[in-house]
Amino acid sequence: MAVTMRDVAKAAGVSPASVSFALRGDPRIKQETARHIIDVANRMNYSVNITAKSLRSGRTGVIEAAVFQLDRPFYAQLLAGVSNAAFDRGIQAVAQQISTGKVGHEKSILEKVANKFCDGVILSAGGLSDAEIIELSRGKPVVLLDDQSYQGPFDSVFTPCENGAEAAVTHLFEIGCERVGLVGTDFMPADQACRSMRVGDRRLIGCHRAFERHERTLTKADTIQLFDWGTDDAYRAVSRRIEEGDFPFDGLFCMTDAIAFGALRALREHGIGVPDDVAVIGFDGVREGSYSAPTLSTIAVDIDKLAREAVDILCERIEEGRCGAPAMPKHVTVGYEVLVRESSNRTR
Amino acid sequence: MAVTMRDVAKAAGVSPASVSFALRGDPRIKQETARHIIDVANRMNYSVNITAKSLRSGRTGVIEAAVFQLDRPFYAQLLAGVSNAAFDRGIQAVAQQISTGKVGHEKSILEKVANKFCDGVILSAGGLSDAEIIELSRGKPVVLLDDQSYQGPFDSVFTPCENGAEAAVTHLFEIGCERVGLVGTDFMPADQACRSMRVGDRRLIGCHRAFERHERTLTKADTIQLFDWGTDDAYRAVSRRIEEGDFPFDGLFCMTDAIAFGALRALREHGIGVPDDVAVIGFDGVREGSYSAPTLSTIAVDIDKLAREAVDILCERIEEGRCGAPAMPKHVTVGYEVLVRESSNRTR
DNA sequence: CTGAAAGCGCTAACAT
DNA sequence: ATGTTAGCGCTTTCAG
Repeated sequence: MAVTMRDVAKAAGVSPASVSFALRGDPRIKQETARHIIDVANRMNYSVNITAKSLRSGRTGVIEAAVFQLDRPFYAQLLAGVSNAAFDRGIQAVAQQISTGKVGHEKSILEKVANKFCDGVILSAGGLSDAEIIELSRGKPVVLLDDQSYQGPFDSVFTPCENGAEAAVTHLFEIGCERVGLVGTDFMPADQACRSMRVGDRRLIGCHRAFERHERTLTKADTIQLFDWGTDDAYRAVSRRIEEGDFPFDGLFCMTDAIAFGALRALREHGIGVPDDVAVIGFDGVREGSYSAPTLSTIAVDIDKLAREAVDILCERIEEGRCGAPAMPKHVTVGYEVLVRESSNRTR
Repeated sequence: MAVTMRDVAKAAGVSPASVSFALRGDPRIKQETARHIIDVANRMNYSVNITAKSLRSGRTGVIEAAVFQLDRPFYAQLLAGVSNAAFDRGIQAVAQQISTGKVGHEKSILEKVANKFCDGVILSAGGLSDAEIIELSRGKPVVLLDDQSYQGPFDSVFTPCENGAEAAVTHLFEIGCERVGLVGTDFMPADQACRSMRVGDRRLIGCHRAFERHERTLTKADTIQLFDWGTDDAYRAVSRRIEEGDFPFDGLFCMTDAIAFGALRALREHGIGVPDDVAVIGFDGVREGSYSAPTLSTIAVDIDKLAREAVDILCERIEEGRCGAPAMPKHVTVGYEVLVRESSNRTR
């Protein structure tokens, strides 16, 4: 068995309480005694049992970031950002994958840990409803990433969906694209999209705006739907469209960079030149975009800021000792930058 | 405050112990009563306090995988594998990043969580010494990934460094490369390399073997050193060599796929054709390799198997109630496959 | 300035 | 078949 505080107390000839105080630098213990206690503790290789500590104090000092897939670049980079932000605040962050590939497992996997051994959760909620989130979060603060019920009851951080998408499509028009295709969103009319708050739909709204401003109408024919937002899925979907001869586009806005990588490959395999035949722009700004061939133009969202904001808000709520949904939920949207690289670099 | 077991017991008119048993399906409780208790618990939205449970039982049901960077594809994919493997065994896995970009923080960050709120750790140890690992792991089982003290005192899983590297270089020779360069390893003579067990050195050993078998001698001039194994670093290093006119290679074996992506970009930007001028092969088999342009040949290691083995061994040790280094450490090396894609696809 | 003691919520002997 | 009870290791009043 590991060495406990009692052991240290005994060895140092003091009470467990004094050890506790000494170890955390409480001024109630005389400098000298504290020094001695710390010494003994070190010699004995003591370290506190975080489990016991948490049971008593109600805090673990750990926050968790839960996302669908650890191995998607955007999430991976976000998680790295969360880790760093947490580290800077002196707390621990761990990441958890909530999808197992099999559907319907999100809840079961979340249920077990998310709200128990950590003080709060940053959650990329995907398909969960408000009610489910409330139930899952049972009393612990939650910050959502791109919450589907925009301006809903939870604290959330958002990617700049509407504006970013608008900027992306505008960019394509500005470099001379006549026929812009959208990869990764289900078509719906602007007014209907405005009522949804799913990420894809919000990006679609931005596209609608850009189309309008350039006096065009966005129709279903301008979109390529995807099942999930994986690179494979995008590759297959774009390939299929090309092969079916249903690919009239000279510009492509992909809802994520991961999608764009799949599209790029499909284009390349079918001998379609990028950016000359088709200009491509993605969304996210993952690092991989500067290593693709051609390098990927993108709406680079400030992933680090996104992470920092999420951690900041979460820590604030934890301090407050929040339970349940906050009275005044915060909603933060981070900035973006139109990063023009090779995939859309063409002189008009 | 959250609802406790006591509350449920009171509401159900039984004792806390019965609730505990009922909830975990212990046969000691009559079917009917158990049913009722579970019902009440659900209605009250009860869920066990994992902290208290762990304090009592000494187990948390959580394992942790700690790696340097969450946002490197190889690690990301490994972590996803660990999550899935853990899920299949009914336990939780969380991932932790142990590097913050700043050096020397690995230990401090590990110290705080790794061995406390989880039952065991899968650790990509990097620069930690045996002694440090022992100290950090204080009593909890650890499984190392590519342990630097090969065949050392810890359970470990290994990537097939020597054989994989040998296969990679052999492949390059077989497609007709005359001058094979190695990116990402510090040169040392074969005998010296054999004494080191760092990943880079072990892969170098494989290279030595391949060179020998093809009656060539591997020298320092055949290697391109890197600071870390990042894509950026590789990009810069390869670019520099090309610009300095010190690039006589017609084949490149990159120690990781991430390195290869950087090399590919450097080559491309300098107008060097792949695979015709220079054939390139990486190591790892990350998914991104099938989306690069050209697609990346690689030594595809069985990442999923790696993850599963690590989880299996760890869980076994946890079952055993292991403390400290195991008496008979297990060392598992997973298989690989030479995946020939465009970057080395040339007809002799 | 330090020690004694009461729990945090749960589990598992031991009693009933 | 169920209830009682004694802790797990720590923090934190409250006494001394």
